[in-house]
Amino acid sequence: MTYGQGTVALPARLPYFQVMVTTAHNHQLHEGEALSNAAQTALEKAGEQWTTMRASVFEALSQFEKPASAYDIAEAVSKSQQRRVAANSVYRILDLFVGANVAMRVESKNAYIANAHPDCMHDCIFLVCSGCGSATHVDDDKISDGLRAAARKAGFNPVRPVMEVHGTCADCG
Amino acid sequence: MTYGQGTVALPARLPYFQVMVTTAHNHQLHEGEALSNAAQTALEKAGEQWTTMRASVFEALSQFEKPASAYDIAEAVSKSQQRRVAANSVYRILDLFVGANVAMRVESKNAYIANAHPDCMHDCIFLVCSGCGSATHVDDDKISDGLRAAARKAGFNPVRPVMEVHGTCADCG
DNA sequence: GTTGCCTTTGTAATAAAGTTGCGCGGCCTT
DNA sequence: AAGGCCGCGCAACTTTATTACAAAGGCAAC
Repeated sequence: MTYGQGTVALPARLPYFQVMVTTAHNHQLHEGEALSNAAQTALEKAGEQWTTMRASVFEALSQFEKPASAYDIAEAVSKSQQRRVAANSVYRILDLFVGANVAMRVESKNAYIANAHPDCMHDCIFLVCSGCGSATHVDDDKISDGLRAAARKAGFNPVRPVMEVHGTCADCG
Repeated sequence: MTYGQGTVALPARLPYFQVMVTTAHNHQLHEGEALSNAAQTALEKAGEQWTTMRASVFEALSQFEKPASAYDIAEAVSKSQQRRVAANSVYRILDLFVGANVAMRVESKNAYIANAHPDCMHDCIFLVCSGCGSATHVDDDKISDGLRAAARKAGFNPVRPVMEVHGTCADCG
């Protein structure tokens, strides 16, 4: 099934994502329906199905402007579907999303955000504001490469760097 | 009261901590009783008391070879004290420890480890092994500085970088 | 020395985050 | 039509974290 048919409503106000790229190269940036389409493509490329439920979860996730917990999403989807959606279903789907680079987990907040450029693989950096709770996504391959290199230097085989900076954003500063 | 009087037993086998320093400078490394003493000094320098309870929590924490959850510690202290010690007491003390650089939190594991060099302030890096669950502590000021700089470049005021690398250690590789 | 204050810990309840096992129903294949 | 796989529902449960308030102990002023 394709996104947009039947049950899944489009957002009234489009969600936005702040993305800054310090290493020079272009990302395909997505928002709104285009973002969902990109997510669908990415998920299917990973050999997974884009179901109504998954579309709803992604839709809910992408509407949050701050990292959302699985329970936040369960609640949002429950509301939009007029029925109770259990957290564990959401967890399953979020795990899938994270695996397919369609969503990312902010470890220090136990929360998730949609990936605005699922087509492009990066070790991502989150700037987590303690004032407003937002998490800005930044990429910097030089830093992530350095971190991986430091790990290898210590005899460690790096798989997934977690880089999150706690502090205050420009608005809350 | 001073640590070592009366109720708090010293470990039979001393705990160890793997610490690697890639940026060239020396740390004062501590283990066993010396570690506890260093922790006490650091905590008191932060204007906090070194109580029996806090000594016990630090003692328990430092005996774990992997990051320990607050509940792990509560259990260990309960055992060593022959009475039930509630998790929230442990949380309170761990928060204190983290604030005084006496312990550190591994965000992606919801767990804590003792800091083997509380006297020296660093943004720390954890190499978290998915095989054995251990977390090796590494320091690299170049990387953390880079991360802070990247945050500032994005208009963000960095306070605490979180750097954790998931992968496999030399033994589990 | 007893009164009052401040800090620390205890107790209990509750919230938030994450997991497990099992079963149903749809859909594809044979 | 039968068998198998996948996605999801449902319920129960575990683990992690927080809150509010009471009790206990040390220290200082009176």
